[in-house]
Amino acid sequence: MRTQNTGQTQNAGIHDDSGTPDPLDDKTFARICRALGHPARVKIIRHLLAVDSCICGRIVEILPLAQSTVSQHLKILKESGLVEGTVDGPRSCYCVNRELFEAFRKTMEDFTESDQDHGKQ
Amino acid sequence: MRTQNTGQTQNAGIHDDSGTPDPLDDKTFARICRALGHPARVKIIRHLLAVDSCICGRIVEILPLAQSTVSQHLKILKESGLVEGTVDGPRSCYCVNRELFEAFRKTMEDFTESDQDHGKQ
DNA sequence: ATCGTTTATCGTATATATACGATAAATAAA
DNA sequence: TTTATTTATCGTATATATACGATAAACGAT
Repeated sequence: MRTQNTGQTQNAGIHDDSGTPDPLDDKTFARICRALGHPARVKIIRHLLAVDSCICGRIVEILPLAQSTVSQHLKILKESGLVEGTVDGPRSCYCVNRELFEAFRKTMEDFTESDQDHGKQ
Repeated sequence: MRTQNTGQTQNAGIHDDSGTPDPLDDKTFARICRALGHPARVKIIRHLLAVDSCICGRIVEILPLAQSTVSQHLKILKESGLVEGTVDGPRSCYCVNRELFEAFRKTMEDFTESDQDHGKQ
């Protein structure tokens, strides 16, 4: 069982030794929002958070979409960094990158807490 | 000063008498994520949360984009329901719908707290 | 080695997003 | 009333997203 390439361009949100995750810059935050910007992908994330990890085929069963379409949605989620996939035999197993998910959530919290600079557009 | 039509199709997330906002269904949640799925729009939301309300022209000054493009981004934010606009003379004044923003945030919190049903896709 | 299972990718059609300049519409100011 | 200011909308070009069926690729099972 080996880890797949995520294809994501940044790796923001990984916490340092402070215990809390670093806030995401606007571009990274927007990238994750965009990944969550489709009902099917929201359902996928919700399911993965609930069951911890899940193979592609199970997600295909849950959604009213063709296998190829689900695979495409999973690819978008992987590219955002929010989801990670591992190959296990002929199967693909997916799970949420909880560290990044927490960083995302924390960034939202900070939206109303402070008014810092958050990187170039 | 009159309120503009938002163009949004749903009005989810408005709390009942329980004190906490209702969680958003997947479609509504995705709609808001999509609205936040561009760095310029993240910047706009961040700014509006910081200054409470702001006219279009000021946002145009802040972003490295043409006025028409900023207006388009503001329209997308309005259509999501996350931002509301009022016309004041020749100006347009924008602010965040904080109730919906809180509902959005609360929905994210619930992602790891429970495993409820969240409406049809 | 062949076959079945699982999943990614390709090809494709259609729709939506993103950017800009030009222009219209609304109002304040002169 | 004319002019300036402000902002939305139109037109347009290009890019990305979304959906599907078909097919390839990887692997386990026989």
